[in-house]
Amino acid sequence: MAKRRCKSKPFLPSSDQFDIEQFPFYWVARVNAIYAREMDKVLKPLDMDASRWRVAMLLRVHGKLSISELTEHAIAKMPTITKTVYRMRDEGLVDINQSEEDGRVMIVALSGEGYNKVSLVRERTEGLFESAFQGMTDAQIARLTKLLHHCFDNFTD
Amino acid sequence: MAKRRCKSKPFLPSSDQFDIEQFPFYWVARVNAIYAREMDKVLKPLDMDASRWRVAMLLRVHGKLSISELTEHAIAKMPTITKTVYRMRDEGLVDINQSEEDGRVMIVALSGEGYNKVSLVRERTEGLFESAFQGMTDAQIARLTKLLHHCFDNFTD
DNA sequence: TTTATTTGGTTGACATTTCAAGTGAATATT
DNA sequence: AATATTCACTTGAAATGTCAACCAAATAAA
Repeated sequence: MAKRRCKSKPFLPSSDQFDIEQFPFYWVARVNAIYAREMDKVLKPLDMDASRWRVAMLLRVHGKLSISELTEHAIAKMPTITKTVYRMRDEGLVDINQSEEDGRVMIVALSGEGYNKVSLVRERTEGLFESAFQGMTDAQIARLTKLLHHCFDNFTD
Repeated sequence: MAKRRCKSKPFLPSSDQFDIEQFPFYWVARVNAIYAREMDKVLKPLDMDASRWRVAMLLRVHGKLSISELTEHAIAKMPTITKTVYRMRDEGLVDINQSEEDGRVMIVALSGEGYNKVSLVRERTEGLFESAFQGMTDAQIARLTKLLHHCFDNFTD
């Protein structure tokens, strides 16, 4: 059998057999976009949007976070988070306080209202996830997470 | 053995054992964001950005596309695509012509310059993908794609 | 201690996205 | 044929994101 001159990697954009349908990041972008679109439908009637929701969810999970911690978790730019967070404060969703240990850092936390809003969003999105994972076993979902996690780490290490 | 009252689904936000680290969409968003960030580093020196690149790549793969076809492929809003595409025309990356069959539709195609730009971006991003898939077998990459694809279909069907 | 550097955050100008409203071409209805 | 509806797209205003420049607190260096 002849030795193949060029490895067949249709998932690599530089390959001459490149097939975008087999390119993981194409699907990451598409799944992310369509997920965001569906979330938005739920969020908008609650006076929320994707940016606010990401911040709120992170605060719900981690408790208090500084602006730069939020920036890291959300993989966003600092000015974006700063502005989102102050918007959310003006809307009563979060409280912002200067750290006592370090005068530079601003600590953000969910307000009571913000906390309730998160609960509300959770309720209203329950069905969305039911259908999003239709036909996938728990093991497959776990595998998906694991593969994405791995891929993410490849960017950060 | 006692029957469990509530199934343990830590990947569902509504579950009381919810763990964001096991939530696929959290990782989809993170991978997408960090991928976009890395792409941007390559794109910016070439006077490109993520939006232009998405359009260019879709045109490269599909040939001519109408504005609304681009909108579907990119999972974007029509005004976004319209504006991006006219910006790209002003920059000489694409040509835009009215369809002859249907006077409403505008057909977009890569220009020669646009085509060259795509090739250039491909070259410069080669290394990025090498590292992005480090430690993953071809089978794992294919599985990742398949799982994302499945998940995507759950939103559209 | 003074000075320089780094870190965390903010701001304003500018680019982009989004929504809502509008245009005109094609299609369906009467 | 006249009218209404849908479709494909465009546009202007408002919201958001991004870059670059900036400030002030903390840390390091001299």
